[in-house]
Amino acid sequence: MKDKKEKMQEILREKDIRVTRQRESILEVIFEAEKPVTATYIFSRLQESCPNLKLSTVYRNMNLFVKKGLLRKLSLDIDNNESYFELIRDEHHHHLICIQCNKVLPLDCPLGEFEEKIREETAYRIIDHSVKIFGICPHCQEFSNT
Amino acid sequence: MKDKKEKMQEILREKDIRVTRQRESILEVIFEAEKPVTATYIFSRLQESCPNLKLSTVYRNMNLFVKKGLLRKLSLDIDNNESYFELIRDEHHHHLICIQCNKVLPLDCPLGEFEEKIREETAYRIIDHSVKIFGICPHCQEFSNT
DNA sequence: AGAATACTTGCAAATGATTTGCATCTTTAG
DNA sequence: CTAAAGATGCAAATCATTTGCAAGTATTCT
Repeated sequence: MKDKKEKMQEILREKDIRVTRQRESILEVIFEAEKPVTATYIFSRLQESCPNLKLSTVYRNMNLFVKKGLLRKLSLDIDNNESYFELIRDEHHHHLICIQCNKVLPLDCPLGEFEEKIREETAYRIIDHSVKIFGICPHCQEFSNT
Repeated sequence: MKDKKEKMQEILREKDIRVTRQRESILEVIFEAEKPVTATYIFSRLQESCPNLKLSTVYRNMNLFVKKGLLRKLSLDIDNNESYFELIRDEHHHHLICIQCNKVLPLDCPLGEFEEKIREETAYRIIDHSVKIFGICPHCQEFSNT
């Protein structure tokens, strides 16, 4: 029976990333969150258990994890423009963002043949795309009168 | 026969924005650019003609113009994450972004009934959305071997 | 296991985009 | 033409993110 720590180590090794205490913890937070997270979110979750951890270490590892294909970096255009990171494990999807509480839900990709059409029309080599929908979630609708 | 300056003044007045020398100039740059621009882009274009202009003034006015419905703020997820601003004058559209030279082309909206579908499924009140396609433009494809 | 090497981290300071406080100037309304 | 409201220049602050460097830790080699 494997504990979380071991599972995190396994994942790191699979991606050719050296195993360190801080990487295990960071990854654990990301897995537990089940939603895109910011560097400061991770940092604050680890204040108690890793009081020595620095925010710069979190950032360095976010960048590493992105480079190694473990995470995807998102700009959700919320508030202050902080970057969000999410695990690359699910199929391709997009995001529905509550502009009041910042909750994020996954959305199926609505683009279909659109990319192909654009490629034909513009001769661009298409690399990627993003679709974001901004709204107000049912919970926030209840508690506001805007 | 109206010159540019008068036209800019007219636009500002229409939107209930006080007319100042720096606002006229800023707006002129935005109109001439015919593409989304950054604050620093505007600033550098005006170095010679308005040597006294401060970047903070540009930013303050970008925010004002957005609030007054003259501009729309975009994050194109290019490079350093600088914000872009574009005129609100055309119909609803999206962006095709060259990740090498940062050129931006407008795209028709491919979403159709999608928003409505999401609204029904999630009970979110939908406010807005954005679609970005990232690629490499024909010109950049020629001059790179990636 | 122990040493050598390579990579990570803590820490502090730098960076880059954007904002803000404040005194001074300019625009607009009366 | 003057007062009141608002805008600007200027410098400093802020916020997210990055970086240099010395000390610490993981991996490799023996």
